[in-house]
Amino acid sequence: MNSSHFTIGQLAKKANCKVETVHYYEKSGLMPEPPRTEGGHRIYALPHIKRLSFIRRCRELGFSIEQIKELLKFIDEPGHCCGEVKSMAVLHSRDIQQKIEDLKRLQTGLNEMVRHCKDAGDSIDECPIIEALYVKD
Amino acid sequence: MNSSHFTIGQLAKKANCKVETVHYYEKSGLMPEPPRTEGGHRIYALPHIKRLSFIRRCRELGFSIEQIKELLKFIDEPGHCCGEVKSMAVLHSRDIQQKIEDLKRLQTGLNEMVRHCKDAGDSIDECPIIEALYVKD
DNA sequence: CCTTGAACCTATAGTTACTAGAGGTTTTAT
DNA sequence: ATAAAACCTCTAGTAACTATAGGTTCAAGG
Repeated sequence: MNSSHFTIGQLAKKANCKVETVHYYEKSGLMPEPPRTEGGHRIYALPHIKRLSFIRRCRELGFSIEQIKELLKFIDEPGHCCGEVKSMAVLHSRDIQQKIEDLKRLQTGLNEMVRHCKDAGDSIDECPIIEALYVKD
Repeated sequence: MNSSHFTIGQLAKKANCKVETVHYYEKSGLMPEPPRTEGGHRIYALPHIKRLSFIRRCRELGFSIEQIKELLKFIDEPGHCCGEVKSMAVLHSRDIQQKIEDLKRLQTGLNEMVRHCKDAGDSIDECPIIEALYVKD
C-alpha cells in the first residue's frame, strides 16, 4: 500500500469514524465504491479523505444522510450555486432553533416539578412529580 | 363493552398515542397485559388510562423507556421515596441542559458559516459553507 | 339473520444512523 | 512459517416507534 493510498482503517481514522460507518456510507450512496486490491481490500486516496471528512462534519452539524446527499450533489454536479447550499443551511438552522426551544420548554416543565420536591422523606404517594404526571383523567 | 371498560383504540385516543404504540409498550413491559374478551380483544379500565397517560407524559418529557420503567417501579413497589424520583428528574434535566448546549454550539457554527454567504450568484467553488466543510486534510 | 365495514388480533418488517458480531480471507510483522 | 491484525461480506441489533399483511371479532344497519 503506497503512501498516497490508504486502507479503510486509515481512512476511517483520518475522518474520525469507524470502518463500519464507512461501509454504511458506501452502501447509503454517500461514498463511492473505491478500487480494490487483488485481495479485495478497498484502496482509498486523498479525495476520499476529503469527502468522508465533509460527510462527518455535516453529520456533526446535524445534517441527515439525505440532506448530505443533496449537498454532495451540489458539489458533484455542475450548475449548482452557493444559494442552494445557503438555503439548506438556513432551513437546518431553523430546525435546530426549533429543537432548542422544544428542549427549553421541556427543561422548564421538568424543573418546575423538581422545584416542588423536598429533598427526601416523602413517600411516592406524596411526590409532586408523580402527582403531576400520574393525574386522574 | 360497558362504560367503565375501554377498547385499545379508546385507550390510545385518551392517552394521545397510537394502538401500535400501546402494543409496543405492552411488549416492552410498561403496560400490563390486560384481561381479554372471549374474542381476544383487550379490555382496559381507568387505571390503564392513568398508567398510559403517565407513560406518554414521561415520553414527552424525554424520558427513555428504560427510565420510565424505573419510575413505574417506584410507583408499583412499596418502600420507594420521592427522593429517588427527584434524583432521576434532576439527572434528566442535566441531560436536557447538555443537549441544549450542544445544539447551541451547532447553531452558532452553522450561523457563522451562513453569515459569510452572499445571497446568490456564487458558484459552489466559492461557497463559504462548502469551503469550510470540504477542507483539505 | 345477514352483510359490511370498522376495529381488533398477531407477526413481521421498516425507519434513522449507526454498531456489533460471525465466519472467513488477506496482509503484515516476526 | 506463524500469528495477529486488518480486511471482507452478511446479518442482526439498538431505540422508539410505525406500517403492513392477513386473519378474526364486533357493531351497526338492512
